[in-house]
Amino acid sequence: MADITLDPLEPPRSGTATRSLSVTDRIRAAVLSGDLEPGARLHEVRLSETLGVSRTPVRSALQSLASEGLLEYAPNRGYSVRRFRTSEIVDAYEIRAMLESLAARFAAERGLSDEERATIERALEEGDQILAKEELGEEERIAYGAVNFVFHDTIHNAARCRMLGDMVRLCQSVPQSSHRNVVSFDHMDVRRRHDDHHRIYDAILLCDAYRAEMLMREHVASVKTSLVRALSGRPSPLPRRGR
Amino acid sequence: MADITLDPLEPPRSGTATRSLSVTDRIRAAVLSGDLEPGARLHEVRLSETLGVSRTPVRSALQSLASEGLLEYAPNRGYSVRRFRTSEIVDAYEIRAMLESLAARFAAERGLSDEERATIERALEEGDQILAKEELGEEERIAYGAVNFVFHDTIHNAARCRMLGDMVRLCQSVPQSSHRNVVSFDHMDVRRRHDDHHRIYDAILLCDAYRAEMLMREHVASVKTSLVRALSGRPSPLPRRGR
DNA sequence: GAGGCGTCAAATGTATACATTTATCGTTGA
DNA sequence: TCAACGATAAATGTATACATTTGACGCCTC
Repeated sequence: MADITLDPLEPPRSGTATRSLSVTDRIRAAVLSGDLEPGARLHEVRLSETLGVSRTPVRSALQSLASEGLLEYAPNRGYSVRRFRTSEIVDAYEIRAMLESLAARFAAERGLSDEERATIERALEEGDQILAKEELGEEERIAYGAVNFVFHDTIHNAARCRMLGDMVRLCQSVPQSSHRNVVSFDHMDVRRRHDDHHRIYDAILLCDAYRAEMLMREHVASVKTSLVRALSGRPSPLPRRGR
Repeated sequence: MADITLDPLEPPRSGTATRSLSVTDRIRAAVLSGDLEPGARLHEVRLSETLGVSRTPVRSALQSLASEGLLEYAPNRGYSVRRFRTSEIVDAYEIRAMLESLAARFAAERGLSDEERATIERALEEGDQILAKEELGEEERIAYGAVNFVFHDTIHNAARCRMLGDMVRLCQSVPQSSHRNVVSFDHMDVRRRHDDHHRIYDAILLCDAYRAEMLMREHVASVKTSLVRALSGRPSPLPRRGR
């Protein structure tokens, strides 16, 4: 039985760092996309044969992914895909709310570079344009997902704190928790959150650290709320414009 | 030149998991204690000779420690001890303040087990006894450090959130940032923070999530403030009893 | 003399052989 | 019949040989 659906790794192109890193990226993608189901065992030999490399880079990759929290490891018993409870995914948003609000505060306290300001303003403008339409198609939702990512990522960098960035990344590397998933939420929710972006940027520009923190915290928490609502199947309880 | 001061690993006792894990612990301790200075290169062959194992477990250990953030890694160029700026250590306390305040909130929302209540009450009582004395000797400061650790660790567990626990551990595995270091601070600061512990526990018992969060945030932030004050060489600006 | 190129040594990256642990399955005994 | 023991196969853990990359040194050229 083939519980693994990975194609062999292409021969080492120059400029492709190391096999270990390539294999890591490959397996991570397979886990995050769901190709490798939760609980699935990851046999070193099988993976190495499938990917066309030796066990060494595979072991290295598995270890990396385990310390990212994506895999479980038991000594002498190998690695398996970590099973995330719904509560863990929701909690990850609570953690992100704390971390990203701190990032926003740091960004407000420490200031943005000219380039960061330009990047954010571009992201805000593009978001305005995308959301001007009444309904969003698949393409636009993907485009907005990218814009959303740029906004948050720029603020993480502006926090000038590597540990904070690393931790936010840990929060994001949880199945079903990727930034792209905001696209699957209610259109009005997306608009409200885009408004949040404008306000957060204002606060950071004005060096209003307290307000930046609070706005970002509420912003991420609202994503959590949308997620919980979506999971429980209930519609948005808030009034919608145009009724 | 011997930039490494590690004794050979004793022969594999049964029950000692794997060599990789032993080596990881050994090197981590050397880094955190300062035996391996920031910036020092960690040569695989030299380490394996020093520790009396092959390169394989050494490589595994280095990779683990790099993903913990203790080492730097550059492909094809090996590992070196990460250099932490003072600002990074201070920032780590800001992050901990956010994470631990969330942990306190979760603990208040989700409740403590009987055992956890007992553990915390014991820690509080022991702390009361230790701090009853006017001045603290070396022994008592170590003892209070242990009590302090138990208090915080129990709350992290009570948060019932593995990711949160992992991240707090990441914050703690920063040189000079260990819990034990609170012992080096002003005696009155320690007393005030022990009072904080009592109030935080009250809030958690009463399921007052908001208050638990705020108290814990301020509690950890005050450690940061003490650290900054100690680093800048200024004495405590607050009024002291008995003057 | 300065800059660039090529060689070489030493480090890391990879593959593979060997050691040890684990889990399964069959047998044996009560 | 069931439980416990033991053998066996397959997995992971470790060691080591080989491959590749890197950086330094020295030489040659301009």
